[in-house]
Amino acid sequence: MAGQTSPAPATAEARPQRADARRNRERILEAGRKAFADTGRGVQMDDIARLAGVGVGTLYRHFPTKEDLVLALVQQSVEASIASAREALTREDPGEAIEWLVHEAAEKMARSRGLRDAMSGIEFGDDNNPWQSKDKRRSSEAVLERARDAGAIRADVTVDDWQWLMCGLAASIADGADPERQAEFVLAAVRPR
Amino acid sequence: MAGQTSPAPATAEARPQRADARRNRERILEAGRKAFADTGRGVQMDDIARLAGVGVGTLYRHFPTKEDLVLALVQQSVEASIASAREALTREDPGEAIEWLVHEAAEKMARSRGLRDAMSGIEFGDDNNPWQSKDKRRSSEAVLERARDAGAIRADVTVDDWQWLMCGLAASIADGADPERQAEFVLAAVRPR
Amino acid sequence: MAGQTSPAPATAEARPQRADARRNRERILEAGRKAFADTGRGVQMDDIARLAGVGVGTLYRHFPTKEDLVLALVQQSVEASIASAREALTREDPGEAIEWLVHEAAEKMARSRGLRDAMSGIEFGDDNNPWQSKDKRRSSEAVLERARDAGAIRADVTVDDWQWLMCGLAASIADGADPERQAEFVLAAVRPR
Amino acid sequence: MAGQTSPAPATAEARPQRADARRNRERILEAGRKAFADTGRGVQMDDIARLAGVGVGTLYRHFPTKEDLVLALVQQSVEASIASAREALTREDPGEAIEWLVHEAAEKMARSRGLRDAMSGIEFGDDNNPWQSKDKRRSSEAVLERARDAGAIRADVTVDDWQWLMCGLAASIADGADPERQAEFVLAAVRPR
DNA sequence: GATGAATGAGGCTTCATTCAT
DNA sequence: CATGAATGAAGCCTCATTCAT
Repeated sequence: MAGQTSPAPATAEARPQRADARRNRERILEAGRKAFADTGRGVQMDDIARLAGVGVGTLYRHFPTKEDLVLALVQQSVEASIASAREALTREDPGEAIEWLVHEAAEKMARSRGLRDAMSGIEFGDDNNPWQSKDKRRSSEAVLERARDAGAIRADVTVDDWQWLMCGLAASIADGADPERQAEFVLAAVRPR
Repeated sequence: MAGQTSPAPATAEARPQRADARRNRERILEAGRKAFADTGRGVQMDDIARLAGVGVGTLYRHFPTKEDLVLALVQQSVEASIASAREALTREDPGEAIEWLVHEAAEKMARSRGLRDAMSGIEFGDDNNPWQSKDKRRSSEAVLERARDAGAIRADVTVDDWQWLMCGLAASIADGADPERQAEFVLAAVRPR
Repeated sequence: MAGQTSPAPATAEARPQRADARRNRERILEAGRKAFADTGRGVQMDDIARLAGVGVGTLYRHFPTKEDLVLALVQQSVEASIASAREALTREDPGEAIEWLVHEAAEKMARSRGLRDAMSGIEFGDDNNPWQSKDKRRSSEAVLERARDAGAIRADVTVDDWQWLMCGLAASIADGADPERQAEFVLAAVRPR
Repeated sequence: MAGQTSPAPATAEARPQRADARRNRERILEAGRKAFADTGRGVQMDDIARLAGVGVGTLYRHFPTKEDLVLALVQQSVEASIASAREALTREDPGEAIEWLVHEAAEKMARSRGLRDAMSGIEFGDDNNPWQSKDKRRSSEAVLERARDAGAIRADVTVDDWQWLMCGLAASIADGADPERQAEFVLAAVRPR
């Protein structure tokens, strides 16, 4: 029963919102995802709002800052990635688990060049970088540990190493690399000997 | 003996400029390099001009557009990278050569935010992306080929693979990874077996 | 009964704006009118904005381009001129009507440098020159026709002749001529015999 | 023997220049004429210089200011117009003389939209407006007087009237009016009765 | 709460004029 | 003297964010 997401989202206000407010938030996030993917970090808030079918004012009510929106977007990715890790843990073979995880990640990244694009511009203080959140690190660590123990990857590969490999993977895919192949390189990089 | 580049800079038209003009151009490029390294793609033209100790007008005389300047800057990086490749070729051991090359590249990336931006950023139509110039590709190919032939790297590693690995390297370093260690992962990724 | 224009302003799209937005638009136009009258085509957007008591952004929301604003302003002049023509038509005596019209025009020109600029300046592709709009030409024609029929002016005076006489009138007034007297010359030029 | 041009040009320095300097001056004036005609008041000094085949520096040596250049250009027109007036005076018939003069002027104007364009933008203080120079006024007056005395034009037409009629003529022609026809209107405007 | 109009600091670029070569 | 590189004030416009409706 590992890793249940806490009921209150870490960053946003904990108060239970009205139904339409929550729906708006979703629509904005979705629009943001799409807009970033299409246009890159240059998207304008107005465009995102229009895409979401709300006024800018509404957008700003949910995300007081462009950076806040990006942060939320990243957080979503992180959460998805945590979920993937959890799913990986359900596999029998620790080696297979990690292979699946990398390919899964690569595939997701292939769909969201804009997100990575946005990330590379934003300077999260080391503290609230979602990729460095406790949950994220813990979930990665779980998969890594199993793989290390099983000898599927080198013993010296740390969580940090892993995160940065993922970061690099994202970048190359964003630039047009073939997800499958780049994923293979990552795996090769961490395989023993 | 592939990958020789003509000694004359490919960047600018060869018109013989006045001495001071040429010097200013150099100063601007240097300032641009520095500003670009510190601030990334977001640099402001006025700042570069001030840093170079010239008026904006002068800057614009040499580079009619911000994009032109950025392009020239990137081109310089590319040329430096080509030079590194050439230097790598002077080493006896092909394996050592490629190791040196990766570490050298990582170090440079660590020093320049602009370089990182440029390597992972896109912004260039696939056509005039300096990183995809013939010269650049040829020089990478030369090093790779020797390494492949010597069995220092896998036989199936293409230039494209290589460029994307470098791109990923840049991204992870941009995000704070240790250049040395990430370089090692890249090497591990391409090593045989 | 030629030359009727719909009461709705031909200038802007008919979207029903918020009250304050409409008011701002009016204020901007008024400020533009004034600034244009004083300074001519050289007006600066910032000045107009300040004069209107709004931010530049607002100005640009209403008129995405300086040229757009100028065009709208000119269009207003044209409309005023059409209105004058309509008023002229209400006079009993066709000769008196045209006399009144010329003097009226001269007076307006004397008051607005921008109007003078616009009338003699070109800047508009022949197609969307508001002075050559159907409405404008039709309204002039109506007055001219009546005058021709009544023998108040020569039978061979065309609308084009008329427009150009007005253009010349504007120029001379711009250069300092006495509006009244120049108007008289125009009338003398078209009178029979 | 009226109206001989003083040997020293009114505005420029009276010192006899080196032959090449004088030639440069001529070339600049010619280029200016052409450039203004083609591009209107927006021409850039650099362009004029290039067209003249000299450096900007040279241009500025001859005309310290863009306005100075325009002034010189206008002055040339004025001088040509004075010459025309002188030629008109050689005709037997005073009425024919003035007719010829107007048509001649109209034709010249037809060729130089840009010049008029430039004029309308420049605010010569009433003092150094070349069109109001003594020579110019005197030469116009000579033709007018003869015409008045002969009853070819109305007795009340003053030099000022005349100048402004010419100004209007220029404007309408600049805007595309047919020179011949507009000239006729001017003549009609001043003819007795 | 939602909307979209308003704001204005700040960015890029132009061009008349100056000045070192 | 000629040249054309350098200058920088000033202009137009963008876009994240605020606030009246």
